[in-house]
Amino acid sequence: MATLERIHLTIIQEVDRHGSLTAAAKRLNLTQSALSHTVRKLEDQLGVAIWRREGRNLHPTQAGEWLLAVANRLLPQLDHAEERLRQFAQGERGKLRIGMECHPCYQWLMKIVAPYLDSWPKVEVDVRQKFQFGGLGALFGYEIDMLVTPDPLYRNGLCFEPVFDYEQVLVVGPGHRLRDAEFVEPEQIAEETLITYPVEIDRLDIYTQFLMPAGIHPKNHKPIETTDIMLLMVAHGRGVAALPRWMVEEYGPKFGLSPVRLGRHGVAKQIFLGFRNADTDLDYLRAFIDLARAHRDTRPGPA
Amino acid sequence: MATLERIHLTIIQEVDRHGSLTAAAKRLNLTQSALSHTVRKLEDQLGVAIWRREGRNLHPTQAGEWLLAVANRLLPQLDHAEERLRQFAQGERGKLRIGMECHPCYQWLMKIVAPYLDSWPKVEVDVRQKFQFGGLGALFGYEIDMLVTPDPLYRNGLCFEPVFDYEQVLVVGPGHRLRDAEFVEPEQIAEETLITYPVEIDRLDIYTQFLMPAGIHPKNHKPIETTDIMLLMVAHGRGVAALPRWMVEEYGPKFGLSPVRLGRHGVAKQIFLGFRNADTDLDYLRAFIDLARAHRDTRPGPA
DNA sequence: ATCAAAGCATGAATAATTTTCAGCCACGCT
DNA sequence: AGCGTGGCTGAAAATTATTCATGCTTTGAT
Repeated sequence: MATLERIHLTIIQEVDRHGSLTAAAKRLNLTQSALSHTVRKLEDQLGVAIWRREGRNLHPTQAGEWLLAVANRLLPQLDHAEERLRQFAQGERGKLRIGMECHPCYQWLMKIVAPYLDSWPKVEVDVRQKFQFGGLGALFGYEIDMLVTPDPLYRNGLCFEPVFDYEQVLVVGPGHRLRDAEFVEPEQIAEETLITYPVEIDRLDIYTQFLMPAGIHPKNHKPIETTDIMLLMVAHGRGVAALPRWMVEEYGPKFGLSPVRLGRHGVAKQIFLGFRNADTDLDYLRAFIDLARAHRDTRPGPA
Repeated sequence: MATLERIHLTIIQEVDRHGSLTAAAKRLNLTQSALSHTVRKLEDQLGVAIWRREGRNLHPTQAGEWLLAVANRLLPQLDHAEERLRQFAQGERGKLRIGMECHPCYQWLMKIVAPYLDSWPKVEVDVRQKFQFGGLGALFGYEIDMLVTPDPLYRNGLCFEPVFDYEQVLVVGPGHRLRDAEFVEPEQIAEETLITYPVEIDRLDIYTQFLMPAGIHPKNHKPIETTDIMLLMVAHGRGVAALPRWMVEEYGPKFGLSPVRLGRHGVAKQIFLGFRNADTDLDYLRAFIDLARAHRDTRPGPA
């Protein structure tokens, strides 16, 4: 009855990765013949071909593609479950897999992780940034255990804790004309080159909360991956960027950068830690949240 | 290296369900001895006890609890994957698992499913209503393939299609004092018994969009599971309810019910079909959405 | 207190399965 | 045509899973 085993998923994944049964066999420390037998048996039992044999290559059939997707989804979960059990065995606490959906939060995260590693020496911490189905999907799919995000989603088995508030400001370089302005109006950005992280526009607060309501577009838009380079570009007059105020205050002096309020009332932001309800009683996860919250209470900003 | 197999998860699940190795063995058509050996080997390999042996009973350890959670999460996915493959084999198209997060939509759904079953005879349709992690979690976790919901969530690997708009109205019985009112104010509900589906208050539109903004609470609040009983209660003067206008128009005559607008401008609602981006090119899924959309275009309401 | 029943563990024997070995065939390149 | 690569197959070998027979401990009834 139940015929689809872990090994089958593994084989499918490895064949896809390496392109041939022979190569997959090598990776799995088996002979090509063993795989051939196993695969044939599986295909017989399921009644479906997983690959079309064309000459000496294998091409996944529709069923094969589907199985590959299943394998890619389930195998990591099995691996993680095993790893977690081994950690249980060694009295270790486990691994905290943190997902980031918020580029500039990285600096903040470092400030929390450092003391956390000290107080929980037996917990591993892993930080990930790319998710096929977005941060929420990763949380639901047990790819990560905690999500740092500006977009909380209540109900549905997830919890979100606000962990810090900050103001999103415009960053300008040393000689910039807006340098000493009390605040900027959207119109004043129309002639600027705007540097942002390379994500969709509707995830950039400066667009959604500032430029789009006013119907303004910057003259130019440059996506940059890393914060350091972004700051460098701004410092050298290549454009302006929108970043948290605390970050400008921290790096500003070194680069000669200045923060300018976005609009008369500024753009307020909040960052949340999200996690599964089911994990609420994991002490080491709870401890991380507490640490984050404590950090929030001691200082106004995370810098 | 990889030691955690499907059979292990199955055993853990069955032992939990039936309370003993012996009973689990019977279910799995194995001897108690076989399970005992298998389990011992697994525990040895993992280095963790899965159960504490107390007298003649087994109690799951912390590791056991965790494994059980893994099993309950992953086994259904494996089962479904297998089933899907068998369907591939027989030239069937698959199963469309629809999740409902919207009680009154059930009637609407029936109207779409009926013609769908005709045009896709080889597709099975399954409708589910309870989800441990909410509808979104079920969608992300591959428990369902499509979600009928009033709360869409854009980005993150999911798509939402609006499929119909309707007006949420107050339903009152034959002799009710509000029966012929043009609309009701929140204050007028303060002396009523309000009948709703048994979900959290912040998921009930009449609260979030009507009563709560005005700070009003009904005199009484009765949760009822089924729409039929709800309508019956209203018809017999046991209270009032909030339902889609089209539903009142359909069942109203039979029970002598009347719709009354909620507030001067009414409460507008929209229902969405959600699905995974990854499934966009599944023809039979696409067809369902098209059918739903076509239905929307032909008539103003879904009745 | 004793006894029968229920439940798990164990070792040896057996059954089933997986893997390898050795040989073959087909393809594509030169 | 010849060679290297990759996959298939059947039979043999190796490994693993399962059973059988049995023992031990707890539980609950008498």
